[in-house]
This record gives sequence, C-alpha cells and structure tokens, in this order.
Amino acid sequence: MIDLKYLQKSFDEATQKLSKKGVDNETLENLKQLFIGLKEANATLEEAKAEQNRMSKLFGQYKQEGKDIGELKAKVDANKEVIAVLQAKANEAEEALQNVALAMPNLPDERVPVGTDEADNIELKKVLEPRTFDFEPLEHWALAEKNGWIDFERGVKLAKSRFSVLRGEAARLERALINFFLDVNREKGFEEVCVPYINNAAMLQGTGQLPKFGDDLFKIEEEELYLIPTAEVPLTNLYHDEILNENQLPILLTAYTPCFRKEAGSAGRDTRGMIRQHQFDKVEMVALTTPEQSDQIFELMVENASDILTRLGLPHRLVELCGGDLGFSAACTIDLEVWLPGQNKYREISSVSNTREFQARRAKIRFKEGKKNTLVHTLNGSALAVGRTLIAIMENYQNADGSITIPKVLEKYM
RNA sequence: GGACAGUUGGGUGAGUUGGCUGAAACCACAUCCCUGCUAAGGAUGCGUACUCGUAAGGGUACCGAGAGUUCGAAUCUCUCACUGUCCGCCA
Repeated sequence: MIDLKYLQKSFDEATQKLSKKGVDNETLENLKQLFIGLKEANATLEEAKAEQNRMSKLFGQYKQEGKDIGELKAKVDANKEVIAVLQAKANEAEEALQNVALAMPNLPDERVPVGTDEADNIELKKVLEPRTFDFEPLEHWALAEKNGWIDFERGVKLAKSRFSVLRGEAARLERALINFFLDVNREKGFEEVCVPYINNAAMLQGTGQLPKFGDDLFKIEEEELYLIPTAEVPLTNLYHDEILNENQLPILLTAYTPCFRKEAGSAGRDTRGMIRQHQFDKVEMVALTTPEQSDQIFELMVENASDILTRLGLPHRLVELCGGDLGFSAACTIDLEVWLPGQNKYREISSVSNTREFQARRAKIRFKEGKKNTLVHTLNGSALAVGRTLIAIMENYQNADGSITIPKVLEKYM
C-alpha cells in the first residue's frame, strides 16, 4: 500500500510518479479526499468517545458517593446515540478508503523509464553469445516430442489445458535444476525454507495479489485459502505482522515451490508448449532489508539469477522494466530473459523486484530502529523459473539429431 | 470427525464477585550507576496502531476475531477461528 500521509503531503510528486504506472490524477485526488475524510470522521468520533469515557467514570463515582445519576444517565444515553451515528460514518469512510487504497499500485522509483509496455523496456546488458547452429534449431515442444520428455496430452487429461507431464530424463532434469538452484542460492547466503503451498487471504493481501488480482488465483472452495502463485507470498509473509530486530536484517530466504496461476487474461498466449502453465516449479529468493540495504540486495539478487544462467551456459539479457510494464507491487524490476534459439527470441525466465515498503505496509513487517518501528523493504526474484530453464536447456543444448546434451554443471545432479 | 481445556504485551504469566488494569510480577532488552573480575548488585525506561501538538504532553482503539448485554467489559452472553490433550483416522 502506498503511504497515504505522503500522498496528502506531496500530492503533486505522487501524481507525477504514479502517472508512470498509468494512474490518473482523478483517482489519486479521490484517494486523497477519502483519506482526509476518514481523518475528520475519526476526529469527531474520538472526541465524542472521550466525552463518553469521562462521563462513564463520573457515573461510577456518583454511584459510590450515592449521588443522583438520573441527569447524567440521560446525557450519557444521548451521547451514545451520537456515537453510533459517528461510528457508522467513520466505518463507511474507512471501508471506502481501503477499497481504493488497496487497489493503488506502488510508486515507481525515479530510475524507472517512462513507457506503456514491453516495447519500452530498456536492455541493460547481454550475457553470453548465443551459439550458432549448423542446422535449423527446433522449438522445445518439437524436441520434447522427439525425446519423449513432455506429455502434453496426458497433462490435459489429468487436469485441464495448460497442464503437462514431464517424463523420464525431463523429470530428472527438473529435479536436478531445483537442487542446483537451491544450492547456488544457499552459497550466496539465502536460507533454504520449505513452506505451505496454500496460504490464507491475509497473506495474499500482504504481498498484493488480493484484493485486486483474485481472478488469477486458484481458490480452495469453501475456505479462504489459495494455492500460491509464487513462493514470494509465503516467504515474504513469513514475518507478517512482526517487529524484527535491526540486527536480524537483512533476511535472505529461498524456497522451491510449485506455483499456481489461472492465467486469466492470457487466453491465446503461448498455448503451445510449456512456457505458460497453470502449474509450474520455481525457486524463489526473497529478502527483507532495511531501507539502506535494499538497493545493494537488489543488485545481489539480479547478479545471482544472472550467475545461475551463466553457470548453465545459457545466453541471456537483463532488462529494466518501464513504468507501464511494472507489476502492481514493484517500485522497480529487472527481468532476466533467456535466449531461446527455437523461438529465436529472448523470453522472461526471472524477474527481480524491489517493492520498497509497499508490501511491508500491507503485511505489517517492521523492524526496531532505535525506539522507532520502521517498515522493512521487501524484495523478491526468481532464481529461477524451473520449467522455463528446462525449455532453455532443451533449445540451447539441442543437437542435429534432436538429442539434448545435459549442461556440465548439472551432471552431478542427474 | 468426537470429548474436554485454553487463547492476555518480545517471552513466562497475574488479573474472570464488570469501573482504581493497557494491563501486576518475573525474564529478556536499552541506558545509567556501583563493584571489580568473569560472575553478580542497584536505578530508570521498555506494547501496537491511528490521531492532536513545534515540543512537553494529550486523545481514541486494541487482552484470538466478530457481534451482544451495560453508563462502563480482558472480565458476562453468543458465533467463529486457532492451539493443546485424549479418542478415531491417516502419509
């Protein structure tokens, strides 16, 4: 959630920043008014309550002293009705504010380029030269069929479209990648954790998936529980509503989890192959830091994801997302895109974001800074998306006969 | 799933004949003092959120969540959630 006090105080600056994300002035003006309205409503309500408390105290005194309480009771009863009305107004104001505030995206950082979509993102650098083929490289689904690695039909039979089954070497490679990723992350100082794949609504609101993006989540019927769309949710919310000690920070976490997404709004995109699935494996990094540490940790996370790709010998590039392509919670994001020779283009394989205090405010994660409680910064990034890495290996390591070479670093994991 | 018990501040844990308790005590933590030597003694401070105020200092709310009774509830009533123990079931 954005800082409403900041919005009120520095309204012009906030509108200018949020215009990068396509939020118009009117929406922000409305939010500001709702905030001011709530404060006013609360002020009058609290005044009435204070009066009520004073009279209640007197009430007890009078009774003890045996004084007549008839007049006081009349006053108190009258005030009670006033409070009920004011309370209703305040509740209404609160709800109206929350509805708008929780749907407001994070402020982008200064350095985020202006732009509306993918096309306006800025390439920062390329790592590793794509190899040249002396034959026409195939796309991963063709390779999958040749090698019997992915069973798309049976995946659909078991569940529905956008589900698939990995078989034999592919299944082993998937597992090898998970272990490899976790090991590298652990080397870099991330604590490995194993978390629930089902989280409750409060957690999803904490990281920003709810209330606005519930359509993209698989919900458990009859319960306020959801399959996680990313390990970012349980990892970040591990410290939901907690106050940490400054010396605990930074907290670096990594976890392997499957991820579940409805992919609402992606109808028709990447329908062929395994790029976009309802269920996919991912190893995620999450960091909780002080505001001072977060830029440095952000770099660490980007470099780590890039390092993993380099160790796998996968050509990739780093892309700074423009305002329009930035996620809801992110203040800045660098995507890592891996080269897919079969598709002849770079495709997203990791996304590292700094949400600053946006999620921390929602999830109430603070740390003691002297006597003060300060919101932490939360960061998240994939290291890496496992299925897409598998695809990248298939396409980059394919041979003329359709066979696939296993990258050296993975040999000991197979 | 059945039976009983519980849910208080960072921790342990008082408080359940409704007002003097936002909450004792102890521990932990912070600052200071004493002492001198590795183990202790003393003082003070120490929940969260919002809000008013330059500040000092006020106000409101919160004792699992929600609703109710009452002038007034951590304390009474109801609903729900969670935890523990026993039983059943099970990887």
